Amino acid sequence: MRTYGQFCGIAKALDIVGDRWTLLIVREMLALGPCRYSDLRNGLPGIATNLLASRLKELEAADIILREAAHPPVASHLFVLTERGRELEGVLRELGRWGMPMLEEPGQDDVFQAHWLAVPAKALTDRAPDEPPAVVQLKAEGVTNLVIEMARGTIHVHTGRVDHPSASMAGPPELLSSVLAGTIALETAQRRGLHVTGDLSAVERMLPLDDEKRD
Amino acid sequence: MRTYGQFCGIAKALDIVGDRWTLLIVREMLALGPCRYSDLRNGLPGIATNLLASRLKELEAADIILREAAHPPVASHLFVLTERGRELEGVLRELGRWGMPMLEEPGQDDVFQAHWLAVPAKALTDRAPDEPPAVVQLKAEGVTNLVIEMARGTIHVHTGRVDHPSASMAGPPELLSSVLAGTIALETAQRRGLHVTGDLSAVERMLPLDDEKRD
DNA sequence: CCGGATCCGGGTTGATACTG
DNA sequence: CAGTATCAACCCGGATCCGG
Repeated sequence: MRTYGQFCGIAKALDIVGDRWTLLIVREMLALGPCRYSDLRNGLPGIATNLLASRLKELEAADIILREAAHPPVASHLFVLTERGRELEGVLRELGRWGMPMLEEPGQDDVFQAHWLAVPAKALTDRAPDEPPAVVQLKAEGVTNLVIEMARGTIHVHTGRVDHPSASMAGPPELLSSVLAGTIALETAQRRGLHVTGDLSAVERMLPLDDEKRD
Repeated sequence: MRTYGQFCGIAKALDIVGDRWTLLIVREMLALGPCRYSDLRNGLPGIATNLLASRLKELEAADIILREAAHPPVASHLFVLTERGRELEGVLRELGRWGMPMLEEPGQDDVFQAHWLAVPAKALTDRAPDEPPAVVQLKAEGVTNLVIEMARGTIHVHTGRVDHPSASMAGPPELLSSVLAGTIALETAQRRGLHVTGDLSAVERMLPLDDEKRD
């Protein structure tokens, strides 16, 4: 492994997670939870299979992920983040926040997958722990849907759909991204084509407060 | 430029700053302020000069730095971070925090430079805005010294030495790093060989609070 | 189909030398 | 001082193949 050879926390971190694709692999596992090899490959369009295999080995050696025998019915094994791996969420949150301004326009030939919204969404906190649990369904055009669940002050995210959500948001990726990141207000997004149905207060409860929006 | 082609803030950020050396160049400019080409090269031991030149061009194109004509007396020109560049501080802070546990042992052949402590130090806040300004001098073994100035609630860091600091800390890099990051308590560090002289309260005023130490 | 391993062409990096 | 030029080595991406 190539290192910078500097006695500096930033350099040490980049020694481990600074290689191409590495942080995106961690993003996948933060967004999806335990992943099969092919889940990862699907979430990382363009990665070479040998690179994915080699990165997974390096991440395992660095104690960021581990390989877990899957429960009998289905797959052979799963890749899971360790505690040390989950601690990278702060890095990814800051990177995502910094990169958000570049998502304002729809993106020419970019691929979009709904679960990538999970990282900004997980950075949120449900500030109304006393309110009853609520579920918001996200539908981006042409991709898997996303479910955001709030209960007891925390937020949990997963892909898929749910039968009776408290509220639903549907629209183009850039509007969903910007709203979840707090870059634009909900009303603005609605005016630009975001469709919100159901309990509006459940959605508002989920969005960043003003002082969480740095950009 | 090679991009991931994903409509995702994290991927967009990595498209720009994910290349090898790029974030370390930003670290240098955050720590040192405006830099000459050779300041950067000195702070990045091991970088190839052509790589440095090419990264600087890319950073300039991405509006992260700009090239500024220097004031008459000395250099030809300086590299300065733009606002957009300074906004990367959050990313570097999180990376440094995550990498800190790897600095616990002195590091075999690693190079150390005092100004690398500036990034963790800048992440601090002076929580005693009403107290008089204070200056802490840092002396790591065998390298340039560092000055941390507190006044009116904020902290400012630069290299060099000052004549009459409020307090002084001297010792091996790993102790200084850990203390500034809040990984170990000041007393522990003193017991392990950190020398603190002068006004102890000035030093304590500068260290992370318990709830700022995540690790 | 899943989870890779192998091979190959081309782009990127790094070391050194050299120049205005 | 601030780079450019050159070149070898390595890394990356794409395709192919292979054992469960």
